[in-house]
Amino acid sequence: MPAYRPSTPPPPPPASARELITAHGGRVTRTRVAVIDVLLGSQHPLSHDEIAAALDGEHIAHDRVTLYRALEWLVEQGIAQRIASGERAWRFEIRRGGEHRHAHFHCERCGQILCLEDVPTPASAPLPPGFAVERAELVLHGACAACGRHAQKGEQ
Amino acid sequence: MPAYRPSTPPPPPPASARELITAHGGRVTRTRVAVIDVLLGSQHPLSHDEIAAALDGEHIAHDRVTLYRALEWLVEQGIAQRIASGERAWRFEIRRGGEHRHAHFHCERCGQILCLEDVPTPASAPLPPGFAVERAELVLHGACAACGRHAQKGEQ
DNA sequence: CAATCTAATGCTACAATGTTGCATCAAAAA
DNA sequence: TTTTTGATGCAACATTGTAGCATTAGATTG
Repeated sequence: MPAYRPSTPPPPPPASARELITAHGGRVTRTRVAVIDVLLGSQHPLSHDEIAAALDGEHIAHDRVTLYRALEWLVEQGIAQRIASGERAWRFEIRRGGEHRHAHFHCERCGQILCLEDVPTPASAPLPPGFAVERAELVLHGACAACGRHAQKGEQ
Repeated sequence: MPAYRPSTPPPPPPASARELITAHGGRVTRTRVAVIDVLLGSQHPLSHDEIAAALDGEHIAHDRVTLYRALEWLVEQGIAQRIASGERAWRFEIRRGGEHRHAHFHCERCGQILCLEDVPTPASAPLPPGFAVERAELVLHGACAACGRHAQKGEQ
């Protein structure tokens, strides 16, 4: 599923997995490279499970725990970010273009997540004194086009 | 922890647990009443665990599964709503004052959730054709006043 | 009030999603 | 090549939530 971006220019091409890892002082390992490649190749955030399936599809051996730890490291290093997307499992996406943070759409019928590249997450809000916002998550829940059509048919 | 509302008037007093339950055609049971009372008494969303602890504190016997089911029912009936608040567990809060939907602040140091009564969740956004938004969740992550102070001390 | 009906409970077992500990391996450095 | 230690891979465990099903008790009826 592609990201929906009605007008903005495409983001800059991301660095290679190897570059990303060494730039952060990490070791270049099979699982890390494969995970980054999978995330780079996806236009929407992926769950641990979906990433594991992608690795299986490419016949890249991997351990469940190692995969969790690779993802954890990517988030720690700021290479990827975690999204709490309505379902119980986290989803992960590569951070593209610096501090850019967009909202997400979650289809409650089919579970898909779509990046809303042109909907920014609000960076500030009236907060009590002393509170500091570091990041924001905005998730819109509803029905995607395909699921909306199905529902209409069913309701007639 | 109270909600932060710099200017708005207080919300209308909510109905009693008994009223809420019977109005939705449900049976008035010990766990349902207790859960609603706990949620009504809290100014911020509570996790299953926190609710269970509150019931324990009042020596109200309850079953783990029954508690999950009571919460599920409250959400189904629109009496309460679920929030995916950064941690792995759902949090629940009573829906006060009709369709009002506010943002939440999540302190990543101490885990607390604060209701931002005066920060509305955006209800619309530029979406692909056919997509329909039913609800939105906005969570700001960062450090609350207390945790921010601790961090400063530690950094000196 | 007693009898009835069935929603809701309270068990047990299970499922999904992560996490911890630790011996071993291999990526990078010397 | 050898050394160092970050990262892996395995087993066990923890947390959070669900499913199945016999039993209980809230509401209704007589």
